[in-house]
Amino acid sequence: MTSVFEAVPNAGDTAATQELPAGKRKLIEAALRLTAGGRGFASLGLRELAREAGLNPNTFYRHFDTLDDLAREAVDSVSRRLRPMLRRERWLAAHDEPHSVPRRACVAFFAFALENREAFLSALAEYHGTSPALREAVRATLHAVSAEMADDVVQLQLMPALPRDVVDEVCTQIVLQLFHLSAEFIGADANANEEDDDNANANVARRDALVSYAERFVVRLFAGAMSLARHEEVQAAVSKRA
Amino acid sequence: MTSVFEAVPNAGDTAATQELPAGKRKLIEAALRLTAGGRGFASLGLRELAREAGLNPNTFYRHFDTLDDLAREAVDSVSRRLRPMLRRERWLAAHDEPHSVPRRACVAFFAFALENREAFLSALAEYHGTSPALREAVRATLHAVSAEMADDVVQLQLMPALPRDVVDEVCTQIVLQLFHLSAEFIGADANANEEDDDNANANVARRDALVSYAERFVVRLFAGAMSLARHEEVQAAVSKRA
DNA sequence: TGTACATCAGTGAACGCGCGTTCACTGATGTAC
DNA sequence: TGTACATCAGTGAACGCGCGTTCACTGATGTAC
Repeated sequence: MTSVFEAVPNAGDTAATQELPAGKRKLIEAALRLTAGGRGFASLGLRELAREAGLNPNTFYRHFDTLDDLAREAVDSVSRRLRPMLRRERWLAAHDEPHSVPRRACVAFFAFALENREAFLSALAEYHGTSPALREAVRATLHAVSAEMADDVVQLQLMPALPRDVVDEVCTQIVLQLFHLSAEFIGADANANEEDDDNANANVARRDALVSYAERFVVRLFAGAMSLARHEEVQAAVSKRA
Repeated sequence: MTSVFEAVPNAGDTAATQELPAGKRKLIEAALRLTAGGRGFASLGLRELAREAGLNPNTFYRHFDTLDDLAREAVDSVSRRLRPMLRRERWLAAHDEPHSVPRRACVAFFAFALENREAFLSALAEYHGTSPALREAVRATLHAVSAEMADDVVQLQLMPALPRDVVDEVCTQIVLQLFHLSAEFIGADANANEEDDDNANANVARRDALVSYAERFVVRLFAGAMSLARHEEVQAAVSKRA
């Protein structure tokens, strides 16, 4: 279990935004801080952003034309920070027993979501949000994630009997489901007061239940794909013999 | 195919809200109208609501204490209107060939989503939204829907080999996935200008693709559950014999 | 059957406030000659 | 190497506006006696 968490590198890495002007960076970081609670970019105010960034309201206009501009740049910034981590992360590292791969993949995904709590909450809110640009950005990121997952499945020969397009589709469906479930995984400590052991235990239990739930989902989906592939093979053989 | 659409009764039914005071009803209807575009309840203003409802801003206070109050009542109102329709609807009507049941269920679900476009867009936006009360309301409705679907599956003996709890879980996972996919199904005509035949055809094609995609998901999930159940049976028999 | 009173939905004017936006200005950092 | 100028990030004051909220009022509909 620990190995999975170790696979997630330093989350505080802000190297990707370092070449920006100071004020611009401050504004983007302020936006990310304010939307972290799941508020949604649409509700942000220009003066509010400037206040949070410790700048004059007017400074906003030195860097952006509209609030949507800023939102787009903020998403880009997060995407730049997260994508390499997803790429580095070996969800499916299959050197152990292969039957535990789905569970470890789910654990890794949720751990990553928790590690990047703020980004995930924003992404979840924007997934069905108002701005088409932001929706597209989130969907593109999810698509990239599922494509990488499919690559891993093929590369590690976890499902050798399945054609590539089926693996792609199953991974897409898994990533979408895990993405939406991650809201509840993250939210499991939303109502936890500090130092409350009972609550903490309840949260651990809820998270375990969520992992198991997700694992059953993954296993079921791949088992179904395998079963259908076998079925089609048999049918093909039968019709060939006839 | 037509039979499925016929199963959806008159959508304009507002009987459930008729016993309310006129102003209260007007405000709730205004809220539903304003959030229909996927705006999210959080962004509504008191004066904006009153304007849309054709009332004095002050009248709001005659009926509600806070904007959250109104949002709660609005969700209740929609829920009261939709639930009976879902109950009446026989997604799984299995008198025809049973192999077409998944597809017809998906078509019926998406048709229902389109028929109640505004409610679905609001519900999707609130699913990961700011207000815990609204999130809970949406989740409770989804839970009720999947429970009814599971009832149908059991009652019509579509999956006799599966234990009840597995059917419940699979239905939950299906409803969640279909719910989130319905955003794209509805949104397929978002950028359609009027009288644009090419666009219209493209939308029909995209919707067909979505239905097929969802169908494969449903089939895969149930096939997986069946396959795993069979596997467990075999294992149990083996360990009993040993 | 009338009369007095309470309740209730709705009105209109006014308040203070934070908002987005504009204007004129400051210093610091290049950059051309 | 020095000087003049342009660019750029950031400041501070001011604007008009729509917001949520409050107050005093109206008229209609019960309701008690």
